Amino acid sequence: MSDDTKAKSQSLRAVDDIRSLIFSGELSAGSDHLESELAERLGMSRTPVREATLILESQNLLEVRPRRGVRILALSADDMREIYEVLTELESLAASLAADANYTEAELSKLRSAIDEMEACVKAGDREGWAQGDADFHDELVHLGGNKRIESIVSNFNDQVRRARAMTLRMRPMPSKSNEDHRKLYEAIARGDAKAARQIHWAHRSEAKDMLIELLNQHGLRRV
Amino acid sequence: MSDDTKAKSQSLRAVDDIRSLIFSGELSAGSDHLESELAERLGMSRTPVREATLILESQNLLEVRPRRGVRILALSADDMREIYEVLTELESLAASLAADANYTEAELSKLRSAIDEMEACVKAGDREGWAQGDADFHDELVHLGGNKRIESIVSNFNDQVRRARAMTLRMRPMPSKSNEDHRKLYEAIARGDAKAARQIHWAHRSEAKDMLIELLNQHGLRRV
DNA sequence: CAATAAGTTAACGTATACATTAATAAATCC
DNA sequence: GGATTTATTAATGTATACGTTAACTTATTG
Repeated sequence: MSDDTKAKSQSLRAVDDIRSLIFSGELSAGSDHLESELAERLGMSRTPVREATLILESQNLLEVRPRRGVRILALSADDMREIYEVLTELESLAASLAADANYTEAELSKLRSAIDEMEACVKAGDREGWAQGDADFHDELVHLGGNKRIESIVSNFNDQVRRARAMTLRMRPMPSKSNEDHRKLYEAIARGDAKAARQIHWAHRSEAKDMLIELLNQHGLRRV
Repeated sequence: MSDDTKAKSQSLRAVDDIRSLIFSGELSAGSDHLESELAERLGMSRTPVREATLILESQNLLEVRPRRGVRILALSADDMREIYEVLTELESLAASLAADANYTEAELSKLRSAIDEMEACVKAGDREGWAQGDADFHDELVHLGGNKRIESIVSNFNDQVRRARAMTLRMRPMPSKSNEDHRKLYEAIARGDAKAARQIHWAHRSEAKDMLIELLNQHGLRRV
């Protein structure tokens, strides 16, 4: 998926593998796992597994609990609020920065195609496809903001809420209004209106945040 | 400074020690250091040193470069811009959240005392003291925001710009206007005016950012 | 029977050994 | 002499060994 030629170190493979196991739910939220268990599972010694867990701990995907194994982190509603507050704020800043950058239409093509894709998926009732388009749109938006630190924080936080988002994807109504927001945001960026871009995206994200938390509450999901 | 009773692991000691060495400049920005060198310096084997470097790498304080040792990260003007963009944004959000929280005067006492201290230090011409008060003020502000993720990001980014801030502290004029901003922000938070709190802090931080970058440029500090 | 103490287990933290391989130096070739 | 190949070095990545000690069991006591 990532590289063929250059052999990755076991530690990095462990990071990737454990991440995948977390995202797929094979290591479920809240569960505990011993270093030796993970080492055996991944076919390597404890050393690279330990290194991987340290990295993943600093990414807030798990918690190293001496003698009790690593615990896969579960998010509370309050955690979701915190994460979405930050995501909302930083993505809005990125939108504002992107508008200030005065990109050409050509440079904004990825943004447009993501919007088009989402629109097609909404019509076709393809939730998974829409989610992919939405992710692409947000990634590209943040990228256009031109601040690598924002990219990195947003990417990390998105990792953390991945499971929750996947769950709510099936529970939420088809995101039809969402695309209007995206188009309006695109327009604002294209005409270099930073203030508008920021406001539009802020409102967009705030709604998404409220819906997510509402859905989790409705379905009694205390921790995900 | 942190704990007497419970013996910390060597790895955590290594994290603390290396951080100190970086902040003090003993490990200067841009310099390279082998694992074995650090291990000997800290009086431990490579294992805990390796673990520490992984943690510090994910905190963006250094970079692990296989076979060339760890490199202490130096920040460019662009890095500073990125960091301050994020700090400005997240601290402003924290200010807004703090205003929304409707704290009592009592709960805002730390904020007030930090302001008082800064004022006293400005009068006395005590730069170091002022910087401490400023740090306290910002820490408390972010804390009042009630979002642990913001606290953690802000704390990490502050670590990263610590050296640069220390350098410019001696070069900048005495921060007299700064305190007006702080008082105005305090007022806004006290009366629960989130919008104003956000704006005041945003402007305050933006000025600080511009001054810092300007100072670094003036003094020809390409990387710090 | 509850509470405490002693004993056992095993997970971790750390040191160490060692194979691998990038980086450097030396040697060779046009 | 410059470029390329070969040899050397040494820093790393990983496995493993092992002492320490928290967590768990069992035994003991009031």
